[in-house]
Amino acid sequence: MEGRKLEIGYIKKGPWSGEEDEALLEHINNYGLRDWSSIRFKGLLDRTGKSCRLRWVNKLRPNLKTGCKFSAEEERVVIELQAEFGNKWAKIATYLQGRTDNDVKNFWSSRRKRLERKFRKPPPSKPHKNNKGKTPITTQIQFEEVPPCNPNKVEENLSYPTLYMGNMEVFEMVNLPDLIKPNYPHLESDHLGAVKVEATPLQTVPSVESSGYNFPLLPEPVMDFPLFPECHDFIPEPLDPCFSYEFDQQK
DNA sequence: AAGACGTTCAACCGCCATTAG
DNA sequence: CCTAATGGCGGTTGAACGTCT
Repeated sequence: MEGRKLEIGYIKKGPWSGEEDEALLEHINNYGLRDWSSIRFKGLLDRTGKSCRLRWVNKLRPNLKTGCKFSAEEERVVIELQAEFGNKWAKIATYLQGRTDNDVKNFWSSRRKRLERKFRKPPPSKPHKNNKGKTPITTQIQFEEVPPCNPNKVEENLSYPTLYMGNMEVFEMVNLPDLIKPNYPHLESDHLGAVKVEATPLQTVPSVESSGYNFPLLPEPVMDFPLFPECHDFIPEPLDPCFSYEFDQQK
């Protein structure tokens, strides 16, 4: 292990080496997916049991879609399930073959940041790059948070009536058989540890509760980043002067 | 070409639940 | 029942990489 002998009490951190991965895989081959902490006590690795488990789950586990971007369908699933379950990334990940909770978490986090940046009030010192000499659009818009994805437009054959109560948006969720009962037989009884997924379809999910956002009613900006094509997250508010202003700018 | 800025992703941290003694 | 150890999970961070200006 990098030329140094294992020391009692020493705990290595940081990126994993190939040797460490091999040692971890060997331990898993011999003892299975348990006793993570014993790896260190046996002197095989200078890593904590937690770290070993995490490495396995996120990188070494077979059939992982590492380095593969989320497909449009996967995005849709995450958005739907996040609305239903909240930030239960591990649970959501069980619906996505080859994805880990970390993957889902990272995906959601970057999506959120992207949307926040899109609607955040920029610092006054920096003029809008594509709007020279004019008042930046976003400085006029007092967005506090990011609007949600509107599932209405995801698929033609799905119907998600979206209700608004004050500034709280309420999704009425409709059964998605492929989501509620994912057909991943390997999750049932494989050697990686049985994972049973059970989900009860919700009739009504207040998005504020589930996501932590206070989604306002917002105009629909023109998206200049790839989400997924069918998904128009924002509903235009015709009365909002900021929306019409921006709309004019795009023409 | 280079610096600024944005994005992605691996890994750590802290909290909580469960389990074993 | 109590306590310590362990595992699981969500939140966060920081490095690496990509894109823009």
